[in-house]
Amino acid sequence: MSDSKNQNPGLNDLSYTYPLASVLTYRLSKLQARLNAQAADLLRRYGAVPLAHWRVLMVLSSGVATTQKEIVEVAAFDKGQVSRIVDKLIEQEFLVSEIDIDDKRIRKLKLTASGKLMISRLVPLMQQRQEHLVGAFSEAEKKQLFEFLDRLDEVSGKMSL
Amino acid sequence: MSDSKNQNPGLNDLSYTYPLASVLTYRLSKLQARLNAQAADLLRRYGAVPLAHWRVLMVLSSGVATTQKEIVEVAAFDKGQVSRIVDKLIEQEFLVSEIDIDDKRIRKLKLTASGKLMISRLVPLMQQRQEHLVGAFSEAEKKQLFEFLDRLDEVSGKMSL
DNA sequence: GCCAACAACTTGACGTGTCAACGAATAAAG
DNA sequence: CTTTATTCGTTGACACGTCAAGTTGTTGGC
Repeated sequence: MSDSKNQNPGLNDLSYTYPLASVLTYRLSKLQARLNAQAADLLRRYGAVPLAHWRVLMVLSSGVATTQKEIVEVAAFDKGQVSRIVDKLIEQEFLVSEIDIDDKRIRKLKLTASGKLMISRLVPLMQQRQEHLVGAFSEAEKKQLFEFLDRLDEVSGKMSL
Repeated sequence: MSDSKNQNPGLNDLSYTYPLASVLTYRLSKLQARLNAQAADLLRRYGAVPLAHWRVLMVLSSGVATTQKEIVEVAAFDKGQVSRIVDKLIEQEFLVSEIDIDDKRIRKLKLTASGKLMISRLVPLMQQRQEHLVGAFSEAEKKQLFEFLDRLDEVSGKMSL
């Protein structure tokens, strides 16, 4: 366990040759991947659904969306992806859909009892995980972290390209 | 334009129902996606390669890796993915490979002239983009941002699950 | 030398994410 | 009322990312 095998060999090597921002996007990628992998793992272990399906279920269970369009708007998911995920969730009977009477293009979505049960079992675990994550930050730090993210959103939005 | 009351309907709505960390992973996802999309876009516009291919090329051009194994170690990419990407880069003649004399399992990788040319054309653009990104942060802020990312890495590594 | 363990790479399968083309239903314009 | 535009959703295509099983080559114990 010498210094030749520290915890982040790649990052350090890359920082010699790339400017900071490159390391930034690289680090965000890896961090993101790790967080997603862990969440997905938790979901898999407890016999639930893939991560993306879970996210759709959470949006639905929060009540802020009852149609695919609303899910897409609220959570900024891709509508094609949502369409396929909803199909699968219906197949697995976590959801039911019903064509809207006034507008036959629209599917009204509703959680089934089994969908709600699965959610209620998993939410505590997910919350625990989340608290573990943010627990590493003080209130002031959280605030600043989110301010940084806001700024990155903004700057990346204004990229000339 | 949305008829919602503010500029970030999804984030705010979700924050009513989810703890902060959930918003964190969600925000990281979206930010990451956006940054990747922009980089990919830049690469596409200038007639180059997909983003993941670009990353492999950058690692190779930096000289810190000359085999697939090294790319995987240095950049923490998946070895399967690297294998396929290298195949395509060779097909496109951005790379050549040569079986190592001492160990026939190993492919020594080398950029071709056309590979180097493409990289040299694109690097300035990518750097410009990157400077635009980090330009939004002071030195002290950059330091703190990376400290936050370190901490998230660490905490996510220690997740009990 | 022989065989088992390991290492570098390959391949297949699946999930995730984005984009664009499309069909069906509705709304708007004439 | 008919044509046109728009909207909700579906589908196909492709890139990305991860995991696990499989191939081929090397190495180390016997």
